[in-house]
Amino acid sequence: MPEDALARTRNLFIRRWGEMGATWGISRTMAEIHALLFLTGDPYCTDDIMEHLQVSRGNASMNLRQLVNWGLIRRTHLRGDRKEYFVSDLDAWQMFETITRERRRREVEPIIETIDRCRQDLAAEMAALPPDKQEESRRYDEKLKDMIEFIHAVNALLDTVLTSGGGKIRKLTAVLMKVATSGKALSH
Amino acid sequence: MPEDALARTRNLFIRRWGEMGATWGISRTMAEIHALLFLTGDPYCTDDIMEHLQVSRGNASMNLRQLVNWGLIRRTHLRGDRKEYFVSDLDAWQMFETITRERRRREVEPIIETIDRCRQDLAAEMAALPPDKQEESRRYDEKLKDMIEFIHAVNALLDTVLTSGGGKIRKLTAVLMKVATSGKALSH
DNA sequence: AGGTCCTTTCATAAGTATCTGAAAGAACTA
DNA sequence: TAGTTCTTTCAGATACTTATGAAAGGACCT
Repeated sequence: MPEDALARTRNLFIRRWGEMGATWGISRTMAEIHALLFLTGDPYCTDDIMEHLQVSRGNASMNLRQLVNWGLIRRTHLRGDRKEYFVSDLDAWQMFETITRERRRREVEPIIETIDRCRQDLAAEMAALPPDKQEESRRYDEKLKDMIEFIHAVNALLDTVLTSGGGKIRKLTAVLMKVATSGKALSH
Repeated sequence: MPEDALARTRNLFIRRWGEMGATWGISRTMAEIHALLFLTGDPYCTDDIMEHLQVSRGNASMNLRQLVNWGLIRRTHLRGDRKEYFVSDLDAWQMFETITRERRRREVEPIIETIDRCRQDLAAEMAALPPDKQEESRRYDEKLKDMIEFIHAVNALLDTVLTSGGGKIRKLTAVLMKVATSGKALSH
């Protein structure tokens, strides 16, 4: 069957979403499956996905599981059908929230632990260091401190935005913009 | 020479930073070089980097160029030395700003273009679609519209935060938190 | 020009990540 | 229990990314 305009533009989007996912450390197939489910909002079973995206059963199965683990899609069942179906019923904002939380947990938390650990190690051995290294050591600790403070600051900002929910983002931005540009309210 | 405590914790951080970079779509070496320059703040030439990170000349050269392209490090020269040196003199906030802008330009802009293009294609062919597809088509367009509005909203928020500069982030967060939780100021 | 020192390039090698398909597993049915 | 249908797993194949090192290129000096 020849693709109609609908299928054609949908597939264009799915491909691009897949490519983008790839540059963000998400496998192409995982991103494509997600795009397919997200765009249609319909339940798809493994065979549907294999057919639409031309991927193997194993590949589909693995990536569906990953998407479920991330919380981006969920399993569901259709009356009178033993097969498992998958749906994505999050809106763009909820997706963002989910992805942000997951990535933070998986990737930001570990780096925070590493930095803390480095600083502890350094503090413990500081005294034993030859005097010429003390200054260097202090500067290094300073960098780590700045970095961790920065991460915490961004986390706090992000939490505030996330917990405020998607509907409010435009208003938050408006308020922020006013505060940020006024300068007065912020100076000291 | 045996590593001292300083070198040891520094190397721990560099390795972790490299791993994290990898999951974020940045090559391990590129992230490690960046960590090395960032932590020390000192100028390093290609040979220094080859030695510290145990990588080949070609690899060092390629990744240094990339980092310069991203704007994360800059080339410099030392008096009486013909070699080229590289330094990172951005603080954590400036790094974040630089990375955010680059990634947006490289990865978000294209997806915006794709969505716009999909919607145009769809609008153009809508009339020619069989009636049963019209409704499906409309729902699809709705999804794309939501998505692009979301992207623009996040971009606007990010721009506000970025242009306000790093020193203000804590105050911005404080203001936001008050606004977001009060509910009153935001309800329509 | 010829020599030295340094940087960049690029074909090939090495290393990773991803995908496939067949086999094993699980859940249900009769 | 044996059969059917669907799902998961995983060893091996494939495709992609990143690294190497030798050769070419460029800049400066004498």
